[in-house]
Amino acid sequence: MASTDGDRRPKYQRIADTLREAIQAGEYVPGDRLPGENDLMNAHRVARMTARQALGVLQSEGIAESRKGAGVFVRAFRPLRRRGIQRLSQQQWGSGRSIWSADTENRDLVVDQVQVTEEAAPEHIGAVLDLEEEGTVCVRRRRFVLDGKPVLLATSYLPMGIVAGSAITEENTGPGGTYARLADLGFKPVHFREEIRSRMPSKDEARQLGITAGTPVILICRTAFADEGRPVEINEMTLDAASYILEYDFDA
Amino acid sequence: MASTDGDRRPKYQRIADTLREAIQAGEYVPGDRLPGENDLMNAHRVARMTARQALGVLQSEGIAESRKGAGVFVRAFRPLRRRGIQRLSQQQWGSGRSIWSADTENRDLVVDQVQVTEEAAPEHIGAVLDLEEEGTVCVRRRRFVLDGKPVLLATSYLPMGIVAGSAITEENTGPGGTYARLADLGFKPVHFREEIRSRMPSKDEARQLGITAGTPVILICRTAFADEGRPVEINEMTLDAASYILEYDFDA
DNA sequence: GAGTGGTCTAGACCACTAT
DNA sequence: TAGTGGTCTAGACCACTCA
Repeated sequence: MASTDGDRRPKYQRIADTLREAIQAGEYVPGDRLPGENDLMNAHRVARMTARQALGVLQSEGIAESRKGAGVFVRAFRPLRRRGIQRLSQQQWGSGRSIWSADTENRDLVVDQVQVTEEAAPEHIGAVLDLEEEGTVCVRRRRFVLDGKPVLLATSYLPMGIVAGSAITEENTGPGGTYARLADLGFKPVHFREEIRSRMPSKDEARQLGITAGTPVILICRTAFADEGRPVEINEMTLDAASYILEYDFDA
Repeated sequence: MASTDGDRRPKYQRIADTLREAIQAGEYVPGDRLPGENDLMNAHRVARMTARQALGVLQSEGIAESRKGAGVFVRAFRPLRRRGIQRLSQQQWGSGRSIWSADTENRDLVVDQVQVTEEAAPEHIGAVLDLEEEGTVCVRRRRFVLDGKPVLLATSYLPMGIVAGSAITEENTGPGGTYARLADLGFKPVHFREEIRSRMPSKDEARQLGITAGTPVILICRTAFADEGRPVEINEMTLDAASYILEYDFDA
């Protein structure tokens, strides 16, 4: 009998390992309900907090997610593919298409919330955009929803000195979107820089994206440059990491 | 007196919020020790598990990290900048420099472990690389260390049919690295694709990278293509997300 | 050796979900 | 309404760190 085993790892880790292996072996598939706290207490003769800790391990690994009052379930991973470079090529926004449509791959990514305001530039924004004195910025905040689930928050900053009076200050920027309007204004973006990092979400980000424990966010900060290296837009994006794969294609 | 407040948020959340605000207000700076479990029990009149939960919130957010027997400390974030496109331009590896050296920005990023083997190709690798029948791959596994801390695991797969007998199968690939050797062999990489995602680390990844709770990993899968779109290398990288900012610069 | 975080027990009450 | 996860208490012992 191996019941009095000499394993020196914590009980909750052993329980978590058992469940993880069962998931990886296909005994539970995405969407399945895992044994609950009560099940684990009985099966492994442990206290509630210990069973709870075991389930917490899987949640913090992003393998499982709990639904209050219902149970703990195996998570699915079905991401979007976001092509970082092709999506910003001339053909895309030069020909009347909104750049975001390239994201969807026939899935239903739509704008959920839009808010356009004029604000004083945050310090880190003003330091990059060349603002005239009294420089305010046009701030476009949008949330994107995929299949009913929020997956992307985007906040775009543009110098008011450039975009005042244009459709960029409207909720609907018209065919080709913001970049086509910038081109109309003589500030056609010709170069982009995207900076990417990842971390755990703040409470506010988790709320807005409906993120469960164990899921990081990806942050993309894109700067668009017009001729002569003039920065004309900064777009700060927050992505649910479980919903995205980013792709960059380029030549040597 | 506000001691019997009507706040309906969990105690541990309120305690965590208090600490988080103190950190953001600069009362604690990176490296500082936060109040411990005992301190919080006394200060907020709660049980150990509740104080513990509060500290757990900050750790899972990546704001703090615990050191056994020592305390809970505010974390620092001092990332490397990895330039995804410039680093692979001709000048870099065409002129005798190892591409990784562009990563460092005067910081000390060095290879810590190298392992070169010949193996049967994993299924997802063989499906992308054009392997001859009996196709094995040269597998180069490396770990990179920054200031004594591991930050990057890289596993590179190359078709044995191409690289057999070359310096690519040695630990030291010579000036210009793997890509210069591929060029010598007539398979100069001319196009790259990098796919990026992020998730929480597996236990093994966390161990190899020395990752603490609350830190995701970034996964980069790079495919290098020679002429006629022939894939000649797949490099799967696992990055400590707290150590990296990725950058992609490109024209419209 | 004093203090710290890590694990664990055995209870309890609550809000929520599903039926 | 029965079952679920979420929160919380009041203890306990351990391994570890640091002075």
